[in-house]
Amino acid sequence: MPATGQAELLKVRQGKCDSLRQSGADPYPYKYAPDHKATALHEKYKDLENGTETTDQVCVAGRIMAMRNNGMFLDLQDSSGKIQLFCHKDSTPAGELAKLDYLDIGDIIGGEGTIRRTPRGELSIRAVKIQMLSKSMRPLPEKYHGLSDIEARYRQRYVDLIMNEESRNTLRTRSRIIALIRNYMNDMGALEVETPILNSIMGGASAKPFVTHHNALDTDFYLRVSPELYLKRLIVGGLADDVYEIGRLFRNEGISPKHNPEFTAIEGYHVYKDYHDMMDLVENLVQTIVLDIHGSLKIPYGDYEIDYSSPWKRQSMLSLVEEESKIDFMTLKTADEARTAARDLGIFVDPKASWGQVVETVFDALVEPKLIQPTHVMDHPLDISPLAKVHRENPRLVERFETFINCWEIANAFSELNDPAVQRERFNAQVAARNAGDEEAQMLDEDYVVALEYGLPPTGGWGMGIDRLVMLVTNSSNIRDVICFPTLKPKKNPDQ
RNA sequence: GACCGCUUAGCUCAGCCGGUAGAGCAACUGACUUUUAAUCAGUAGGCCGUGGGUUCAAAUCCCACAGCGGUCACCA
Repeated sequence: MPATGQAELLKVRQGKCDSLRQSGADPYPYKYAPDHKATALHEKYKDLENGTETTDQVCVAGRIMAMRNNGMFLDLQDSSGKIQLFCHKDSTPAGELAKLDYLDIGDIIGGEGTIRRTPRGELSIRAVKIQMLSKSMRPLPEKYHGLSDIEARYRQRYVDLIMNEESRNTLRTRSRIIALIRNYMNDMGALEVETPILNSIMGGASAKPFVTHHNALDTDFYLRVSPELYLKRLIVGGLADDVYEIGRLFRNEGISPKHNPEFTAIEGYHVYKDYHDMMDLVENLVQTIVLDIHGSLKIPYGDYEIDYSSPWKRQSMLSLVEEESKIDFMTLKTADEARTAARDLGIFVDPKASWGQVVETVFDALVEPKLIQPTHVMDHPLDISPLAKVHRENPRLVERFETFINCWEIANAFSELNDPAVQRERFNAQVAARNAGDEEAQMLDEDYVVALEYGLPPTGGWGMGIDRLVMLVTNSSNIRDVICFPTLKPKKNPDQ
């Protein structure tokens, strides 16, 4: 079998690895004790003049990203940044210089020496000792263009992360955003909880589920599409006045730049609060995050500048629809009238669509594409919101809002429906829709109704998609950029 | 799910009016030795995504399939 180009490259590195072993060194030693990170050194010596030598001894470790002048200059990359290692025959012992023969770009090495700044201004370590910490067997992508193949970046995220600082920064910012959310919630005294991911009844959202099977119980389970019904059970139980959960949700739907089958959301529930309070909460939380990450409430996304300053626009869905369509759907009493009005606007609606579904369809078509700046869209039709409490002033509506930024829904919240009899009716309507072929209609959760019968206090609840928020804050155009390992179709012949 | 596009060396890309497969980086051999995408000389490295078809001849034209991307549909 003829060796491919890649096989030859691997063979060369294997040869160096073997030689290193024969020289008595371990290509994969157990530990190392660097005392400085690259960026800390740049900070500490930022005032060191060009051409200055010091006697300050430091020890660093990192991956070799570049070798210049036959290894005289090694660029080491650690988790903080890069630092140059300088190996010169005048100052580096011959035995150490000999080790350069075993090195390749991509190897992880440790280096000790003294700090200096070259005459041309590069902070460097004049090496007196170098040590292999992990021999790399595969060539890294080209130093200048890096790894740009989109598929390779997601399939081999580790290579993407080695090569692309932007990818590292985005995922680090994601982590920081989640920490900020957690801090915010904990600071208000909310209790973080965990509820089942394996659900025997799908509930809390309209979505198509993943199904899995438990062998010992011989039972199918749905991967949760929302933790909502469990979290409200905890409120019923009085576990805490404020509970929240940050976790993965799973929806068996299409994949797009804004949709990953598994995504991360937060949901929170707060006793004795209503949806107006939730609007304040969402607005304040998002501002806290944007301000922490950017130091400003006006930040760019794509071609726009998004202004997160208060107050965010708060307007009812019906009046937004009326502004764009010139139709006051509130005056249309039946689904039939609504469907006709939508068709007159040139908007396709399902012939079985209810009044509320028509309003929602018209909203999606005419209003949503215009909601660039943060907007709380309020007071949705009742029949598309089976878990929300009826509006205190209008029986056709519920007390619900969705927050839109950059035309994306990033939050959804309501005054929670806590009348058990009404909840049962709403569930029954969903079941009827489901039986009529609506795959995304919700299922009857009898136990949840029982929980309501024990008494759910007046409660405000909200949920927010964290991935999309991270996209907004990191100016990422694809949800995959903010997920470490986005869902990809497996390759039939995985070759690397 | 529908439509459009992409797939060539480890990486980034040329080549696509059909006529023996190219460059830069990485690698290897050597030179040089305070570089910054180091430089210079040389060497090696390819099932041109997979499978069919047209043709004397296919990386190139046609069809199917796969993966990926974009747009739309569904959704957060």
